[in-house]
Amino acid sequence: MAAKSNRDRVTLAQVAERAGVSPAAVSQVLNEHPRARISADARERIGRAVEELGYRPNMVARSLRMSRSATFGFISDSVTVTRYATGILRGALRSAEEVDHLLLIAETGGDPERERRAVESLLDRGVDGIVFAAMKSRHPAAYALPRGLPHVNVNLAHSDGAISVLPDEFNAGRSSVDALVDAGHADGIALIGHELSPGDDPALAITARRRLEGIAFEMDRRGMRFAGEFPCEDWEPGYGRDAARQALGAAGITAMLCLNDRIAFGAYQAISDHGLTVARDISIVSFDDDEIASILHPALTTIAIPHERMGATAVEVLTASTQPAEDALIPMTMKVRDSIGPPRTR
Amino acid sequence: MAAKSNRDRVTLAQVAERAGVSPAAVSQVLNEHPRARISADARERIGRAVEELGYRPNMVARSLRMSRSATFGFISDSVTVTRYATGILRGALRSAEEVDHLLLIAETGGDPERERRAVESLLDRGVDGIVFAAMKSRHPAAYALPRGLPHVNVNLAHSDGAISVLPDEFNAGRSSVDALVDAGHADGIALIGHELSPGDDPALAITARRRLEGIAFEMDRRGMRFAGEFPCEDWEPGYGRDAARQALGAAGITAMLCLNDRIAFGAYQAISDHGLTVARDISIVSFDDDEIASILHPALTTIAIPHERMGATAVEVLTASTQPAEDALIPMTMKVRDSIGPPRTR
DNA sequence: CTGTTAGCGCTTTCAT
DNA sequence: ATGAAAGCGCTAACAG
Repeated sequence: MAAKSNRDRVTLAQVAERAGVSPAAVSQVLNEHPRARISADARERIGRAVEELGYRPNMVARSLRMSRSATFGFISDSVTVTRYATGILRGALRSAEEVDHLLLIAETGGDPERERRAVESLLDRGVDGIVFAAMKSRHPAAYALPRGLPHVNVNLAHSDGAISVLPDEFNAGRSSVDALVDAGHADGIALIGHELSPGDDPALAITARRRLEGIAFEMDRRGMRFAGEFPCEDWEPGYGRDAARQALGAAGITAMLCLNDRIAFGAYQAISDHGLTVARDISIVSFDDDEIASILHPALTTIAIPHERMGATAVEVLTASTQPAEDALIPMTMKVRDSIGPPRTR
Repeated sequence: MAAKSNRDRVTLAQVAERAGVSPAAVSQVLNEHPRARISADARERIGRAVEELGYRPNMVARSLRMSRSATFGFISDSVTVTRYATGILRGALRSAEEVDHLLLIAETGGDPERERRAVESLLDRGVDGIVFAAMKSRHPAAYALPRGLPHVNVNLAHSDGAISVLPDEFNAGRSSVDALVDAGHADGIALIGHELSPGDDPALAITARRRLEGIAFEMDRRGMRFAGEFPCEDWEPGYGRDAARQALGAAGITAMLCLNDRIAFGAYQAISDHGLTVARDISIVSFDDDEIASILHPALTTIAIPHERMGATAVEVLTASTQPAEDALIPMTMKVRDSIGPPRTR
């Protein structure tokens, strides 16, 4: 199916010649230059020549001339390549497509040296802006970015000169409590994954911290206390299972507020191990809307991280004529499924 | 942390001036031009000037001049953005980094029109080659690619002029049978997901087809037959659960050969529903090494799709001076975990 | 052995 | 109202 080789790509000059006008005129028309007065007749001929020749502007030449590449850079520690947060990339891609931009991507694995090289590589290629995305919200490294180059952080605490796009974890935390309380749960709720008070745990991402703060705020506002707090060394199923097993040992537990879906998955196992049933015996609410959430039985009610919206918003920030002054907080929405029921005391 | 603006990026001419040589000389040295005789002294001065000025070549200008952009295009229907196969992207990224290339990515969602636009966009930006990746192995659309532009398909049946990188599903199929037989299973094996004979089911991706062919081949070679074949409308947990439930109704089932991990996940549920235990009562082997495989209990033995190797290989094909004549078959490796035990008749 | 020249394809003054 | 000319930053061919 090969078409013409790269060498004989149709050039603007050829279009001009065919239309019987100067290259400049063609350029004007193609770019809809405001203060360009080209006769309707000439426009007509140019349009036809473009059509007939199948002309496409050479973006490389245009980039060189205009210092704009119609390309954004997307750098992440591992977002791109981890199953977890590909939604960020998807959203960014979609949003970029809307403004006819492509994404030039690079992975750093969190290594500052690779990060530096990635930034340089993007700069060398004249990107119009850079999205810095991270799996875990840490503070970004200090890059030597050119003045005036739009950039934005996703899932990263904001650095000077750049705003961040973050999920609204605080309100999500509040909602998780609401969901359980609305179903009738009160003094039988166990918190699985971490102690309520985040303390100064350095391993805790900023988003996780805010999640806990929202939970604490809402519990406090209602004058409630958890029946127990069961931390997990890591927020993975194995640890979740252990923590949930302990919780089941405590008296009067009617619900578990799990700090993420992987923990919740472990909790399902522990509940099943005890011969109990999720929702009927123990209600569960969780965070992330991980892929497993919808295939569990019963399906897990969880508060989704709006990855796609975050990615889209990030690119929109790059595109915006004026950078917003504040971080963008993207609302998290509850995926109501079947893991919450009324409390039942055993 | 802002450095110099884009406008006053150091240029090769400035380096030349500082080193007291011509721009051409600098270019020669930087590109290690073979037939360039530059005095050691001049080289020394150039090197220092580059260092002191922090010069970085402008890739856009270089691209325009050389028609090489140090960039590959990566187009997929949804590989990039689906949790499933991000490994392909990761591998491609890693492999590209090794040859100092970046990836320009685009998603098509399988829409031929978006696909066409994506190709054009990449061509406009002068990519040095294109990877076409797909979630499901179908036949690729016929693109009008410039003669001589390297391109390669991943997970797609090969088209004329392009080779494909595919997982070696046939041998994986054979191995799955081996694994069960090695554990002692013989006439109590149920096939879950599809009938053994693929027929001309158009919904069946080429990879799935080969998987079945490998299974059939090995069964045949051993003179074995399945105790039952239980197709699934879709290879998802819900259908897998139903199919496995039916299989459990049949007499003498000791093992299930599930055609992917999501089906296997459903099978776990069905087995649990029947009050049975995976491995002890029913052995399971499966394909894909989906994320859930390792967090199931017991952990699922499955044959992994080598996504990362596939992506890396694809870029290597692009990089290679001469395109191989044949499709690249990437071996699939068995992740031996805990879902297979000796047969136990109930 | 080194420096000068031309030009990749495009856009943007500036003359006409 | 239109076209000619300059130049973005670089490299490949030449001339010195």
